[in-house]
Amino acid sequence: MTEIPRWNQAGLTVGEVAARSGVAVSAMHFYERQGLITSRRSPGNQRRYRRETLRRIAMIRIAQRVGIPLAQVRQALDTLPQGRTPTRSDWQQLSETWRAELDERIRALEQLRDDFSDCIGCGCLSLNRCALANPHDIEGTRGRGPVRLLGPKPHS
Amino acid sequence: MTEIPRWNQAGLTVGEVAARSGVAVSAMHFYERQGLITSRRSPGNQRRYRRETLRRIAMIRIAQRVGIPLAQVRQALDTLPQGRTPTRSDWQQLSETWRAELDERIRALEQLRDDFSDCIGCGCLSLNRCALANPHDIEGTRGRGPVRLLGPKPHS
DNA sequence: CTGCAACCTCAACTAAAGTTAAGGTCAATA
DNA sequence: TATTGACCTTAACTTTAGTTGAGGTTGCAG
Repeated sequence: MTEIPRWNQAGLTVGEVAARSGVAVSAMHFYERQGLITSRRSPGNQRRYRRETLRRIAMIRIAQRVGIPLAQVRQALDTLPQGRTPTRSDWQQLSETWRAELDERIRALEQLRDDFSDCIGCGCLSLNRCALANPHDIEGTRGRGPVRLLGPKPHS
Repeated sequence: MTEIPRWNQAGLTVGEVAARSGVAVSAMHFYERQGLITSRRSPGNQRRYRRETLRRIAMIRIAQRVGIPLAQVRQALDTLPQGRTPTRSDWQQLSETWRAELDERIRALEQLRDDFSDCIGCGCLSLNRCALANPHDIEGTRGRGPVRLLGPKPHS
């Protein structure tokens, strides 16, 4: 049915990329607005993508699974060489970045789990002093009372 | 300076809870609107909190670190006995719920990391067939071409 | 040549998790 | 008593990551 025509030298259509990458067309428009991907245009003003775009999108989705916000993904993708098509090793370098973030994320959650186990054991009835209530003393160690528990507030 | 007066039988003020739990006052108002915490009112219409509220908030923050959305946190908190103050074992039960989610979350990220390692090794140049591009065949196994990679789209 | 699916733009909407502002009250203190 | 600082409410705004809809082309099939 939707056989992709091999003669289509102009590149992949938005629909094709969407189908193959699993993201919605609207998301691709959005990624483009955000500068995460780019496209050429056909004579009729339709988007045409290089095959490489599939990989870009895959990387974006992976980063999102890790929990990396798009703005940061964008920065990372911007380190890819412009002009020349990224090589295997370009992608590998990028991967290492994600990997590090991923490792860190896992580390943090494992830490949380360990603290949590302790607290489940203790019933967590002594909240101040509890590792979870006051996790690794982000601002503690300055021996004041229980202040600023649970890390910096999100959305500063 | 801000010694908490022991004679304050009426409960903790919003400011006190905010300071001790590390969340902003505005966030507490918000949590209250969302039904995550409750308060009595002083004669002058100010919020007064039971000490237990500190633990509730701690649990909320932990759940958030795990990545659980507030709506779900709310459901879980709603399983706490109303009327009677939650006991140690009530909290423990709740903790086990979070723990399970946390374990699952870690498991998922570790899976991702493993797949990722493979892909860094392979340079990920064979994207379709790649474990990351098509992670654990959420919709695959029905032997069609490469469709719906990378899991269900977020924000359905 | 007509019809329909796929494409285009632009603007507005959604959801989560809060924050910020405006305008007003309460309470401890100088 | 007057003045702060902490509190109150309501409403609007913020960010992230998109989706939805309206109104208008394009391009392939019959």
